[in-house]
Amino acid sequence: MEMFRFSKRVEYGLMALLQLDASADGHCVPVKEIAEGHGIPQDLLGKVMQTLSRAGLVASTKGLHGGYQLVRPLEGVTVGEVIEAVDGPIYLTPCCDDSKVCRQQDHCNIRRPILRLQEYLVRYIGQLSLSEFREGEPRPMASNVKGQLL
Amino acid sequence: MEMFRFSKRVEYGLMALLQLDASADGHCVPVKEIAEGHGIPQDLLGKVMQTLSRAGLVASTKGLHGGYQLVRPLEGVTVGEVIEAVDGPIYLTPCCDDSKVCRQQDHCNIRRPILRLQEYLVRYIGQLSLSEFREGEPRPMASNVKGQLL
DNA sequence: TGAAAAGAGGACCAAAAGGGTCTTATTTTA
DNA sequence: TAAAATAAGACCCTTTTGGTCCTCTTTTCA
Repeated sequence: MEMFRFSKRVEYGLMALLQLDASADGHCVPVKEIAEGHGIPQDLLGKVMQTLSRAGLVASTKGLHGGYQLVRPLEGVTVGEVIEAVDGPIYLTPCCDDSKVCRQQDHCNIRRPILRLQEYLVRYIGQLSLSEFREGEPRPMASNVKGQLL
Repeated sequence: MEMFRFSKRVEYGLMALLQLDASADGHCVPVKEIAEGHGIPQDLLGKVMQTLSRAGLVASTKGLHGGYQLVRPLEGVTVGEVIEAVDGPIYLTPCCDDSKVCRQQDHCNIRRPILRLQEYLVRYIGQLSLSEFREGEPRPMASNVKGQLL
């Protein structure tokens, strides 16, 4: 019942990035502020931010008056990037990960088409800019998906 | 790490439907045959088939020489239908389900755009016919998605 | 008529994943 | 030197998932 769900970590990551974008006077925002402002458990958000930092989506400053800043403008960040950074690569099914083996092995009649569907989805969210998540964006989305996808 | 994954039940359901389509001389195929032919645990596939049956995607015949048959031709069955039948409705995030409440409530800056993304995805897989999963289908997919989706 | 084969369905279980907390260390500034 | 941050690892609890088992009913056929 729970598949095709954003994990809390992805949710929190997206919320934080949007927040950093909104309060983007240049200086950095501490985790505490974001967490309290959005009702997110602080420690958990901390973990997510660390991950985003390692992925290069965000820069951290330690010490008093430290916090996080956006590295690139939001237009250059995609939903796919965030998901992959936080939760790792997307595999619709274990056998889409070549390192794994599944019980079905050869006699699997769905591997190929599922792989194609996965490629499509990954490409879609990999082109979906986070800037389209900004408040006030009227009715865009998919606007920056160029050409025929499949 | 496991989000955006097909559940095993969905996998098994898709495999079974494809199998029913392939061995579609009209008479029905017992769970045992499908399960053994694809290395799927029989009992579990049984449950999935019951679900598909209740959803009207498949018809069951009890008794000796019983089994399951396709009700409609595969062109009329979508990936989305199968997923929803087996795993229930798709919610990218709990707050997309209006009956739930999330900790973020009002001060949530991603609910709207995620809802739009969800609508897009649901519409996409809701138009993706299972017939495109058939073996030998050359390079279709998305071919039956009509017009601009978003 | 009774055994075999099939679906229906409930109870149950073990492993994994997910969400969250706690603690400690390090860095930086006032 | 105290306070406020990030960094990071160790845990822990709950839910979900995948899977098994058992019983019951239906149907066919020898």
